[in-house]
Amino acid sequence: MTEKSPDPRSTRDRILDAAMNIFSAKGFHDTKLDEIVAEASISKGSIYFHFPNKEKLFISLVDQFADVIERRAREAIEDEAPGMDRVRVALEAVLETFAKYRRPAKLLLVQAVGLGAVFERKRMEVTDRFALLIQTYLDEAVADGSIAPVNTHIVAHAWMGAIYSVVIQWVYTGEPSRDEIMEALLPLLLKSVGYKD
Amino acid sequence: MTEKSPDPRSTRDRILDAAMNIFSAKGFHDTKLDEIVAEASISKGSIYFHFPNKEKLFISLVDQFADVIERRAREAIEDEAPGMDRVRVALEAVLETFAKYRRPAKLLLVQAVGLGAVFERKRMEVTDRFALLIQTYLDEAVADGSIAPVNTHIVAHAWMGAIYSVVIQWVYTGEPSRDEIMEALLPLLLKSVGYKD
DNA sequence: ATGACAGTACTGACCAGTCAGTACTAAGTT
DNA sequence: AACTTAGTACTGACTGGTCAGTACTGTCAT
Repeated sequence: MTEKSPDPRSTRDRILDAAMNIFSAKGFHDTKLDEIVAEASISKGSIYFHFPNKEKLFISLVDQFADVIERRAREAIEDEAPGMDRVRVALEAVLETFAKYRRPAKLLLVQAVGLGAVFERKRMEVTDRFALLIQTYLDEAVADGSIAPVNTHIVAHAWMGAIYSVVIQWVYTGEPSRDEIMEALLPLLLKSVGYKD
Repeated sequence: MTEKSPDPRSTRDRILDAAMNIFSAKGFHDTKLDEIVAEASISKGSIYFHFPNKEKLFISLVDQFADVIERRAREAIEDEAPGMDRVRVALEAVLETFAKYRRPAKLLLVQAVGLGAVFERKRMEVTDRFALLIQTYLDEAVADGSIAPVNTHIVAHAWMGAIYSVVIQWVYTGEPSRDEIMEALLPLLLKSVGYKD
């Protein structure tokens, strides 16, 4: 027997979708569970059947999107040989992913920041995960001579910040466009470590 | 007759100091006004005598520090001729200021993010202010030929993000050190626009 | 008829914000 | 010099709205 409900998605997915919409728009504290209930056309009890509390629901969304980004980056590089080309395609993949998912981007880059101590650990965890990924590929590129030696730890964090900041700007204003970002930001990052494309 | 009170600072300053300490450590929502009351050894009513509400108290602190940063940057460049040297000394001044004021840095870069719509405008305002400052000097540098033409708008935001991200990392972990940041981040940013020092 | 889920009415902890009152200083008034 | 009046700075017990979380009931597949 298939669904009879007008919305064929599972209740859990409906909750996640609605939560993403509202959390990303209004932030964690300004989002009421009753709003998610209304948006998802489910019941409040359902939320507590599928998630232990509001906080864990929010963190599920953060984790979900962080996984998507990392997976896309890893998929993108798997056909590339080690070196600076890997770094370039990974950056492209990450930027594409942010561009494709505007609301999750806002959730991760804006709404997941500045919520007290509980969320700080999660944010650090995600940040470190990405930074380490970048750093690994940069170290490869240094090792095989694609670029000159640099402090890859600092470069990784600086790049992340640069990407975050430009993406946030785009999330809010729609400017600069996806193409402008690709044309300006990518060369900027690559040039910052002395790589000529 | 001099002060008899054990703490000669004005009540308003005591509130601001205590609020800075607690807001920067715990964030806006996890800070209770009663904690600020205890830390500052004043009464709750006093807060409402000097500030209209919790939100405005928080924003006062953000504004205060944003002003300090902008002032230091402007003071630093005033003796420099237009061109890339201005950009360099302004960056140095900003990094020095963040390094000197760790708690305000955390307040501005972490705790002021992701609080609902009311604070978003303020954050955008501060961000745009800094980005425009950077952009202006970059445009000067392009105009006088210190660097090749680039999309200065994107560069400005990317630089800000890079600085923010590295400073946040330093605020949390104490690493990389002030000196490492100066030695690695500054050249990175300058190289990203093709400037050789 | 039983267990897995969905739906809803309700509770109570929490905390920003209030306000009647105190303390002190200073300037007028007789 | 004794008194009123006014203004400013501050106090802290209290209140009332909010909302995450809960207790309970309903439904349906097997």
